[in-house]
Amino acid sequence: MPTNPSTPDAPKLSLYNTLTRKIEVFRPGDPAKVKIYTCGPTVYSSPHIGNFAAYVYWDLLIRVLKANHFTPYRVLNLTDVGHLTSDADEGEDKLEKGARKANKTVWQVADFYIKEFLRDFRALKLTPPDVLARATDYIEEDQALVDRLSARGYTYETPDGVYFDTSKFPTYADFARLDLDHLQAGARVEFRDTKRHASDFALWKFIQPGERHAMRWDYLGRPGYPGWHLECSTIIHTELGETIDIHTGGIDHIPIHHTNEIAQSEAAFDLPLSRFWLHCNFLTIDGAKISKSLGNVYTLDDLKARGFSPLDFKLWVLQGHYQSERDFTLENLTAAQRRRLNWRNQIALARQQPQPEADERTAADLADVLAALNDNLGSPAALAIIDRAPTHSLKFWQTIDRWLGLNLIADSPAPTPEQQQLLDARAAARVAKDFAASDRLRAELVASGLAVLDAPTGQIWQYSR
RNA sequence: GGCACUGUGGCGGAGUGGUUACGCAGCGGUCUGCAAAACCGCGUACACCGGUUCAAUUCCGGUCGGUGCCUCCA
Repeated sequence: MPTNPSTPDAPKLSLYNTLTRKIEVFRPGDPAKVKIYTCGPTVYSSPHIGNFAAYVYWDLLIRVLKANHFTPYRVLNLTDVGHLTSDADEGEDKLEKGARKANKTVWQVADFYIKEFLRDFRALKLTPPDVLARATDYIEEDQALVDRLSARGYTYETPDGVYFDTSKFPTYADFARLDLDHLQAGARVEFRDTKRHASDFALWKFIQPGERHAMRWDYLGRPGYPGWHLECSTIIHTELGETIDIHTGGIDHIPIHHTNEIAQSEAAFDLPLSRFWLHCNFLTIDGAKISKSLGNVYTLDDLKARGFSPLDFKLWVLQGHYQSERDFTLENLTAAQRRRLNWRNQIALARQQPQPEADERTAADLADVLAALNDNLGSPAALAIIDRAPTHSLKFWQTIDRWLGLNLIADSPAPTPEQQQLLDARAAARVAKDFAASDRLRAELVASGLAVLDAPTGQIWQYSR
């Protein structure tokens, strides 16, 4: 292992693997190209903070992999086709519905929300994926994968579409530990009454006569569109190959989506789809599930309008563990905002102190932080270690920024020339015991974003917001 | 109904068979022209009922509560 003073040795990275339900030491196929796939958003409406919490956790994963000298290679997909809303919509998918409401084409709707998603993604300083894959760019590959599965005898055709026959894949129930005999018949049974088994799922859907569906491709001599599980398998095989290292997603994906992905991919290629499966838990807001009908949906813009930085939210997310259910409230976000300001003020202090050349304590503190992160991405423990030590060096914070992506250094600049003038004037006024002028200048500084305090050694500046 | 997770101080949130993280908020003190920051100190939490144990918040059993999934969802 290479010795690098800024990334000290620490216990090996261990992760909870849903596949085995155990915490395992992480070993990729190739440390120089750790293949990662993340199920991305369906781009039919504005993403909310619950969606972004997941991407914050996976950003932490990427950063911790790098801290451990791995080189991640990550694919994130954008689902721009093929999600049904409900029975009531009779086959109309979310994009179609959104387009009809906005009086736009489905393609315009998808483009609009992709832009919004990427804007928020950047605002959270999330590491950009190496490949951003739009589902509709992989239709030919989708069809090829269905062909392959059909040739291997895993499919059957109905008037409704091409289905995967889960009874032909004996390990279907293993991943989610499903009890197939007791699966409650879903509300859509009537809609899918041509299915042979309750757990069978559509690989490809045919568009029925009279059905509205602007996105359509010809396949098997009829217009249709891909089933919504198919794209992930297709994109993984096209961009990453047969066995990837880490597949990430929300906990809700275990029983259906990821189960079906595994069935499709492993039936087609006879190789494990992924070595590790990581699942993050859900957010509730004010104690309840995030839902538009409850009116408790926040977007990043909503938080900004209330005076919070997206990075305050990011720190709030990191205060909890990715496998824990979290309850979001504005009060809790305020606590995180406070903590982030306190950290920035540590940087302010460090900027006003001589920085040590060789700093053994920085190295020791960083080793502790990395050890906490390597223990199944233990960000709450890592944060506690950061808080516990007294004032840290700038070098410490630079590394923390690299590991957590909180933009602390950049958001903690030295005073501007104008601010420095005010600081000098106030120091002079105070020496002259002109307290009226001193207090007036202090108020001006606070308005400009700097707080001033008088330590025994002299005047010190901090951030007021 | 099935499956899973969960119940820790004012609010969050770690963790542990005996020494009671951490953040935010609160109170007292030192310091200060006033403040602020910093430092020191305080509040003595682990749903309930049993059991195991010298000792349980931590293990076991039960009770009650909360949440999620089973249908698109991070």
